[in-house]
Amino acid sequence: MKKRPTISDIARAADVSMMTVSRAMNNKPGVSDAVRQRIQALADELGYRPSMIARSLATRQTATIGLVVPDIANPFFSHIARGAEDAGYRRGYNLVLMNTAEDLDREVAALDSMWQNEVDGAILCSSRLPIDELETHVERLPAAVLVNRMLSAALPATATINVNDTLGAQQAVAHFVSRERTRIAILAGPVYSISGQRRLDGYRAGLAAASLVFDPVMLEHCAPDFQGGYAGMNALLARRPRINAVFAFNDLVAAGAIEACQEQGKHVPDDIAVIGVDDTPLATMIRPRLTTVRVDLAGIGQLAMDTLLAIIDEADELAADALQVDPELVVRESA
Amino acid sequence: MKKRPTISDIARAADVSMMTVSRAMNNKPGVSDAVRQRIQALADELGYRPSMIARSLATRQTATIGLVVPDIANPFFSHIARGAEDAGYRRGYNLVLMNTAEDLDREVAALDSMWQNEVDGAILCSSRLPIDELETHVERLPAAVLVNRMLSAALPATATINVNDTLGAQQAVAHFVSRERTRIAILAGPVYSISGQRRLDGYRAGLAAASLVFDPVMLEHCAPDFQGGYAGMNALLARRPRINAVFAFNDLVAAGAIEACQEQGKHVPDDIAVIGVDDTPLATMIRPRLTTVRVDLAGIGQLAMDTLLAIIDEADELAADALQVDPELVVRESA
DNA sequence: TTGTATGCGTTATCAA
DNA sequence: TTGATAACGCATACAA
Repeated sequence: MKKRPTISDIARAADVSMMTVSRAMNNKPGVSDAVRQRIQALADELGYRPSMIARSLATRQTATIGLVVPDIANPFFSHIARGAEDAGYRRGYNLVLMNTAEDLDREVAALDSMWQNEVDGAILCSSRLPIDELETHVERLPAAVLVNRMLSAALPATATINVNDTLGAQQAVAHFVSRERTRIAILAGPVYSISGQRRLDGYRAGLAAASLVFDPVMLEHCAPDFQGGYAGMNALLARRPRINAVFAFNDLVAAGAIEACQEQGKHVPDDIAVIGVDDTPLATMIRPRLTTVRVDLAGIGQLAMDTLLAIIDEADELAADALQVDPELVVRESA
Repeated sequence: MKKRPTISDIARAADVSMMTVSRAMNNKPGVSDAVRQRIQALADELGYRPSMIARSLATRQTATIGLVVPDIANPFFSHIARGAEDAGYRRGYNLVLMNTAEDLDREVAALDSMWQNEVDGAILCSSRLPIDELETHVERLPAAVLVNRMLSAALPATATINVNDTLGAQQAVAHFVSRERTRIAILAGPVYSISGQRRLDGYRAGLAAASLVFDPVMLEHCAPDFQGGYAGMNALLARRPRINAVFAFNDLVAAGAIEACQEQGKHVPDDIAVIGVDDTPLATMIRPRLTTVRVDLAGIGQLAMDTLLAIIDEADELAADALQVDPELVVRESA
């Protein structure tokens, strides 16, 4: 690792001032073509790259976006991360990844760190912070996009992107109803989950739309994974053996539920139909193949990055947007 | 987003020099307790945090580590990322994530960007760059850890961490042999995969250890996913219907292979035993539950970060290390 | 224990 | 079209 050449090295070699080199490297006007080419050639030869650190100090811009997620190992977030990274890369932005490990203190630390590192903007996924604390932190950032979280009121330079979970749940229930299933249970995920609550709302709306009454006994909260679905389904079955449809919090929960059904001798979908959410790769790997409410995760990541950069580009503070992404029911074998 | 206070704001408010503030904030000696506390109180009150940018420019250290992965949406890498982020967080390091999308040009761009951003070190996962190009890029970095890739020779300030794939494959084959399975095929993954080649080596070594001869017809390369395993298994079965054991490139491939077997009326494990690699969550979600060669991915991520920081801490350039991580066979139902 | 001068590598500003 | 000078916010080296 040898010493990096600096702008003054190039200036000396090209026999011009540092400013001319700076202008040439940034493709700014005010440099003759001849000089520009001479500088470019020299820069290539000496392997010169402007120091992002020094540039950031001078311009107060870092070309860096912070991405905060509860768990990067969760496919839900890793796919969003992939989309965001991709969109950022195209525009020359770097992504600094903060994993909160579902820990509130660490989420605060992440927000704080982004501020201290002066990122140009942040993408916050599924924040669990109390709304007022969240908002004060977000307000200190130059720009932000919240994924899977609403704001109490519009904030300058910040947008929100939410999956229309309510719609997704309604689609699922409507599908059950269209197949003559009326004893529909729900494995609603963790009680604290915002999207879980929205799906529960959609579930109830879907029932109401079909003139079905909501029975609290058909509702079971569960951990958002295979084990949670397995345990939750068994609990449901113990209380209501005649359930003939289940809307699950996500594909993992659905997979666990199917496993529980099969162990109890129930055939899926003949005896019990199951619908999941997310359309992860798992959906086509289990048997029966899973009918699920598909969410374009990478698309959300890209959208988040694109709107964030749009906010940053608008010198005048853009009015906040509250975007919604509609999911889509993918019918396969389980329902 | 209001203006950040700077060190000179604090200095003025506390009626001391900037240096005294700097020393106090960095917990360096040479400041009386009284003054230190006064500064600390003022800093808290005004919400002062040192600018990482300015600090980086002065110290030439960024407290930032680059993580380069082919695909963050791949569980293999997202788990490594989680472990690395975690270990970095504990030590106050940020992680900038670079996704190459399996694209060589983008991998080069990532290496270049890390150099331009002056990261303190980099973790490179499963690099596909030609060895000499890889090495020249790595040499420009202050420190590096390569995961799943060897070096042609030891490099200063760089270590490698490799899964002992050969051992894992041998364990799998030995397990088959111990269960009286002798017609053992292999779904070896992509031809370009380094770990795929090592597993093939281990497979052959395992056969040799059991005095079995290697039959090229029992070898099938495939895409490293469910579809690849499915297609590969069908190809294998078409050529050698009497296969009674298959070692698969990873859990996804194993899941695809099992599906193919079942479709062909073969019972797993009675007719054909299957072993995967990785022990992803999927392994316990399919039936039969998958016997697999477990790799502690998050542990590798942590190890990578820890050794990287160890290299960085050693002022004198540490001799390169070539670390190996041994996998472990987890016996479940499929073999 | 505290302070002063200087430099880190770049861009903004203003002048030539 | 060019260049000189002064920031940007902090830390290092040295002085008091």
